[in-house]
Amino acid sequence: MLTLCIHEAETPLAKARIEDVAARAGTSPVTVSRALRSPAKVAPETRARIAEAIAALEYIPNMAASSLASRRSGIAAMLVPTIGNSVFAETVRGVSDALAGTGLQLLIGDYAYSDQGERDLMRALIGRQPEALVVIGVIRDPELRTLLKRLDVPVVETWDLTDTPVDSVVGFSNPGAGAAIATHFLTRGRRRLAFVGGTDDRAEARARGFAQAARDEGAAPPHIEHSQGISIAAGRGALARILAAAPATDAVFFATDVLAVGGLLECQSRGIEIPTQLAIAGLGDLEIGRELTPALTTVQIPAYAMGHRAGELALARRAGHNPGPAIVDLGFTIVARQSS
Amino acid sequence: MLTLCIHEAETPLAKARIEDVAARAGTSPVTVSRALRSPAKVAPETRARIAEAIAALEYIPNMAASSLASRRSGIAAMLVPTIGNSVFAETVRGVSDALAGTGLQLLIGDYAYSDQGERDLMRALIGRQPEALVVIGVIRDPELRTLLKRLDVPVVETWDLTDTPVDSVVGFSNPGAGAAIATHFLTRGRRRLAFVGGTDDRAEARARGFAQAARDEGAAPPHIEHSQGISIAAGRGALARILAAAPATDAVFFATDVLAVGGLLECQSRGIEIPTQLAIAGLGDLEIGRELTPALTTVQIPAYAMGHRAGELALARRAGHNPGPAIVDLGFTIVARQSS
DNA sequence: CTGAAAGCGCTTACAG
DNA sequence: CTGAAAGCGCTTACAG
Repeated sequence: MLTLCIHEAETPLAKARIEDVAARAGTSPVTVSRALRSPAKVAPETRARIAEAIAALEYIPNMAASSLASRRSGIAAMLVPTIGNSVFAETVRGVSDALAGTGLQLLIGDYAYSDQGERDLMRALIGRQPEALVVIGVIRDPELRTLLKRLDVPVVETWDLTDTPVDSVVGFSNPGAGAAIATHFLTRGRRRLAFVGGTDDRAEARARGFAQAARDEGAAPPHIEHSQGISIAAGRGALARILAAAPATDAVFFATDVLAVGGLLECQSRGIEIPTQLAIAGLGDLEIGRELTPALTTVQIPAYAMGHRAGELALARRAGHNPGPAIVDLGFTIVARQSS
Repeated sequence: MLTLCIHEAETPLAKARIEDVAARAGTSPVTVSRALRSPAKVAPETRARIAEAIAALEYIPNMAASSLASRRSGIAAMLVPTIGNSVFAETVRGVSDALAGTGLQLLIGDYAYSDQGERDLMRALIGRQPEALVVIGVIRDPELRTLLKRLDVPVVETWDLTDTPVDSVVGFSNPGAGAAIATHFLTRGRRRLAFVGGTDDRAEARARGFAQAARDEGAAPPHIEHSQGISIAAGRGALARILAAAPATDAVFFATDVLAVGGLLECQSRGIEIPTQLAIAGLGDLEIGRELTPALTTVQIPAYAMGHRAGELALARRAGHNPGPAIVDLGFTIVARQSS
């Protein structure tokens, strides 16, 4: 004997549309839409039937249609040079927290520190009609700048300062941080300074401030060494090159803590005493710098706060409280520890 | 005398639509759309006029409209527990590289290790009609599982293995990694094992494998210590608690290198000799673990490769080459260094 | 409190 | 190679 079992599908087979929900709830699409966006305007019983239908059909609104009709995408976009850097992750977290409860979905795009990638990513994101845009760093590309200015998107630049933001900027002074570390070194009797950093704008700004302060205080121009990427190994390599090219160096500022940790470890490998023979400082206040011995002197920057404030500014502009462009300097703090 | 200057606006004031481009190029919207999506089907001269108009008007297609009409969102979505962890960043990079040149935009959502956050984020992302979905970890939530199965989105789970993926999974065996480290310790004569990890599924799977292997090889059940979050400080704290609760411990496996680094540093602070008094191992092969002295024994996992392969699988399914669900085990490697 | 009509800005057949 | 028509799934006025 053969038993044939025919199962009724328990779950719907295709994606439910607002029309399907309306049909099941015995009402119209407009009312379903209202129940979702302004429930107070819908009668409780109707609302209940709609809720039942939504649950039964596992209805998820199509946001493409919603965006198109409402001209609100529900998206906030964030551009980061790399999500592989945990300090940027703090800024992302700040933005994310600021956006919580606003109904905006944060979309993160990583352009891998490439100028072309930044342009492409920005255009791709703009096509999604974001309601807010937060970027790490200042946007220099003139075309991108005019494009963004023309659109009515709130744009907040971070991690740096500029007199001419596209819209608003919330950051700290990178040259200022460099200068502060130079002064820190010089005050402690160091005279032969060196700088290690990558080639991005912010690292270069730190180098500039560092060199300027050295000049202002009558010290020799610092030796500038470019790192091959941002890694502990790159920091080690840069330190080795400095010792070869400028053996009299008595203090090194690394544009980032990751590099500085490499410098520190390279000194330990070579038996160079820190800070007696060589002083070292970094930037970012990474946990590992605090935990190593000797602990790393660093520039503490408001990574989380920049993101949070940037998110708030973008939201304020979006809400129409247009307070005009803002330039917010959140400052930085020199944390002197054992390495200097 | 008063001079009045009236400037003609050089750039368009509002967002250009496809219709505006068509008007300026003296053609129709359909043709502009075609020039953008399949240029070969448009006459070269027409194409040139359209290109001019697009540039002049700074036209960026509205992707909400495009998605709605074409039923292709151009979005690939990725869910990560936190972008603050640089090993996950490697997986993101793998996915991103696999997607390059496909026209898919990778959107990353961070749910901060919260179950509720994961559900909400997933629903929000699904509303965007992604054409591919890559998640870190295996999806356990039954509702989410049935929802995803019903939709026709390619879903790839990563960083773990399961016999019942929603769709495909590409990962490595977390219990296997735990077991391999237990064996590594036992082979080297260690007898009193301990484990430190967070409370996420993968850490628990590693603990399970670790304990099972200890049992299988006749050793005492390992002491299990939960860390308070994932940080160097948390690793230090956990090690301190182990020393208090199970002072005879001679080998500790930390679910993550960050924790293991904390353990290592705590031993150094306390003058505990590694590996003679205590052996330590981690997982993830973070750069800092390689660079410290003693260098950290670790489980190297294919973070980048998992992402890349997951991206490829999702793309293959999307292209219709439906090879059925795949379970891809990319394995892991024990890297024995000085700490064990 | 509810619904019919129009439209958001594109793309997909289809016809020429 | 090009275009007119219809429609994607929602929301926004507007009317009742």
